[in-house]
Amino acid sequence: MTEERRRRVPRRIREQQIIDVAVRVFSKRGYHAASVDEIAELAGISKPMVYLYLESKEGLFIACLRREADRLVRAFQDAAREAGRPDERLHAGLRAFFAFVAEHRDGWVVLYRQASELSESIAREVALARRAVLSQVAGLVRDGVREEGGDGRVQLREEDADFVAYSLVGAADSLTDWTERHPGQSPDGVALRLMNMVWVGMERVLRGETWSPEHG
Amino acid sequence: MTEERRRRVPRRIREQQIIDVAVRVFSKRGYHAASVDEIAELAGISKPMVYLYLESKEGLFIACLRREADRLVRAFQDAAREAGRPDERLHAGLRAFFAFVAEHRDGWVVLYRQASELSESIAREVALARRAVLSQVAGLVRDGVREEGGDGRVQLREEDADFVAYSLVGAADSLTDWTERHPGQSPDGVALRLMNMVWVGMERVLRGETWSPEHG
Amino acid sequence: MTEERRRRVPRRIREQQIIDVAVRVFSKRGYHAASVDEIAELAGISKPMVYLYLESKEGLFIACLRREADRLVRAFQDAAREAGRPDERLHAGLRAFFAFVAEHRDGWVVLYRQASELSESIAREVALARRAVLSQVAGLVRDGVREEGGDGRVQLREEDADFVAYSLVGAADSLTDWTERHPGQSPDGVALRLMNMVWVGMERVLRGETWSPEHG
Amino acid sequence: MTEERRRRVPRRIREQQIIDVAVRVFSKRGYHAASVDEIAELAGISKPMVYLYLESKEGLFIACLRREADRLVRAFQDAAREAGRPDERLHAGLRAFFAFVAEHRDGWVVLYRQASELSESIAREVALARRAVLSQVAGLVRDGVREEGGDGRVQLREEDADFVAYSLVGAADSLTDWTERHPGQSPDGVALRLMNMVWVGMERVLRGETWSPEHG
DNA sequence: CATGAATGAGTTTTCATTCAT
DNA sequence: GATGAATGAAAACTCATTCAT
Repeated sequence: MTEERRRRVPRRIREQQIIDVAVRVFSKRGYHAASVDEIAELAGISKPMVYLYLESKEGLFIACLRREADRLVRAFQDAAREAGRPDERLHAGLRAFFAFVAEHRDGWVVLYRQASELSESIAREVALARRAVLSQVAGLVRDGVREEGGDGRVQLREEDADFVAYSLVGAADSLTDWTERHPGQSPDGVALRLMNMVWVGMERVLRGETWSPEHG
Repeated sequence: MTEERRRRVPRRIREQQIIDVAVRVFSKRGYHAASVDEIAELAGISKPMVYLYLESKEGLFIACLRREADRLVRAFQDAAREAGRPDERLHAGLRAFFAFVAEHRDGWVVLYRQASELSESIAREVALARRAVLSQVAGLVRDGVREEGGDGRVQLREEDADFVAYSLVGAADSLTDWTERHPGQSPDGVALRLMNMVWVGMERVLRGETWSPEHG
Repeated sequence: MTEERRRRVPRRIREQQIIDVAVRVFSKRGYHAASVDEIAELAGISKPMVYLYLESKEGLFIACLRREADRLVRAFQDAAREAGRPDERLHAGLRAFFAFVAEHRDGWVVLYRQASELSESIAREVALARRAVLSQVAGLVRDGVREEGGDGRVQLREEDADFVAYSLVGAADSLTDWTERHPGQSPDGVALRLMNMVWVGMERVLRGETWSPEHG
Repeated sequence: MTEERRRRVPRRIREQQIIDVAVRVFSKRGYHAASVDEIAELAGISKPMVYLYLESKEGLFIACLRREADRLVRAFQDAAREAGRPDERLHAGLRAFFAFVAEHRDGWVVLYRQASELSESIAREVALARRAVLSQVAGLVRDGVREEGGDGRVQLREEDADFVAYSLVGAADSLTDWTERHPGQSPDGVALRLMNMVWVGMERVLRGETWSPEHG
């Protein structure tokens, strides 16, 4: 209604505006409960425009998915590039993650909290997006240890790195809820705590000091 | 249609049959995408029976939620009761968890993978159910460390136990996906691995050997 | 559940119990919104019994209709029998009406406030029941005037008596609502007031003193 | 299907078309028995349009209610404005009423024959609409008598005017049925008759010539 | 006499999607 | 580039009614 809105806006920008709104709505309501109507209204345009630009509800959701996954992957990469030592790299990655979630809660929810409810084609995209995130983490874990591996330590196999990556991402996701119940905690504080819990253990395990049910 | 199906079944049994089916369907499709029609058909009865016994779609979902949460909580308790040392107790808990998920995948999905899409009243129930699970884990963590605390170690504060519990549940949930990509792994194997990664680190951290960005 | 209810009750009595409840429910909810479920439950029996005794929802409603119409017609007749002069007869009829409504509000509602919503066969019954009530009133009006007619007055034709009867019943029904807004008023007071408004006019009109737009 | 129907119709007009049809259907079937399906079909559009424009079945019904009440109230006001003497005013009002019902039978039924079956929120609206109608009539009665009151007559109290209004509206409503059984009668004829029956009596009563059981 | 178990058919309502302008 | 008008399809839920016991 306002002049601002009525002004003809170039396609690229409109698309981003729509996706911005869509991420919020998909995050709040979940894929199925979200309605294109609401998204169009909040974006200040008519439904046909949404369909013109994004093709379908699925197309819109996939666009959201990709953009948020890209942003998070980039955040990981930027963090890893700046840090030096392997452990610092992982720590930087975790910090980047919690910072991302703190700032883009909705994006994370769209990426990781859309349940089983999705159609075949969307499920594929979700899998891809999550895989991209997990790869980043697995990379941080694997490369880090590989460098240290020079001195004769037991190296992490692919599978192990993957195991750790899944654990970390799962833990991080869950801590996202923990944070809501402990509002004082800064993203960096959470990252440090998680680092402590995992890295220290990882080091020792790599050195061969494993835990077993029969140990004393 | 078959005689078996047409036979009148007492309420208690029918209710369980309906819930059995519903857990499967809610797990596969998610709350919103699941249709009561499908659940009724798979249960071999008509929709009105579902409404007669379970009140509403929400009521049905909540019944599923509670039953699965109860089962999991009981699995934790049984496991903890049998084990002796604190670390063994946690290990037993983790084993119980992965065993549960291996056997009741659908139940776990209903419990932990229903996303943002839920109505106020359901969200409350979900929160309760998850809280019950987290409490069990936090209990295993806290009590375990408390016993060892006798020898002068730093004790885990409430908050820390909660932090670890959230991490563990999140990691375990995520590893649920990892398992699907590595079909050879037994639930017990996964539990042992996770135990190793976390417990060894926890012990050291409690002893004061923390990790920090500036350390060597 | 209580022994009282469980006791096998002879058909006639059960039927009356069911109709008692049904009148209340039909009155409160209207024919369509009333549910056989609710009626059965309030009557303390199972639905099949309702169907066994009253055949169908329509049958149940018609039974209600007839019983309440009978009661009201009888009330009119009793009143008319006791009174002497024609005007007193009408007055007694009106008093009987308002007394009936005060005591059997639900019955009146079932008789006169079930709207157009009814099926062909019910509509027929409703028409019959209302006709019976109107006949009583028209009788009071007509007979009353006829007696007085002996002295040379203009007699009320069939049509006129009917006109007055419709007016009176409609007014009386409407005053039923007025009474609710003026709780102090006794049924007898209302009857007297209505009598005053109508009878005095009727007398004069019969004598030829009509009102016309052009009169002074 | 025809081109006429397919043509896009602006909202305002469609809304009126829908309401037109809805008044007919609600009148014929009653609120509960009426189905939105039937209304949509008779209006030549699909159900979603009905919901888009009128919100819900309740919303649709309330829209009908308000429109018809407005129309009737306006008819009263127009009639009263034109007439001069108080008795003429009331007579004009009655004529307007019977003319309205003759032309908008369905509207009247929607206004006054929707029984006990209605939900809280609708009941409120119905009460409002009826109150509006009753106020018009009470106004005609009260104001009329007040003017004449100048010459020392007993004035009608609020309560009395209300009593008369309820009686008149109820009688008029009921005569609506009488008319159907006597098709020859013109609305104006009915109005005149009712006027005669009531006004002549009212005048006399105001003058103190009341009827009482004991009079001769 | 009495009932718990069961259902076919219908209701209101919502949604993703498209057409005509 | 933009939108108001329109719909097919499907969802949750309810109800009168009947069987088997």
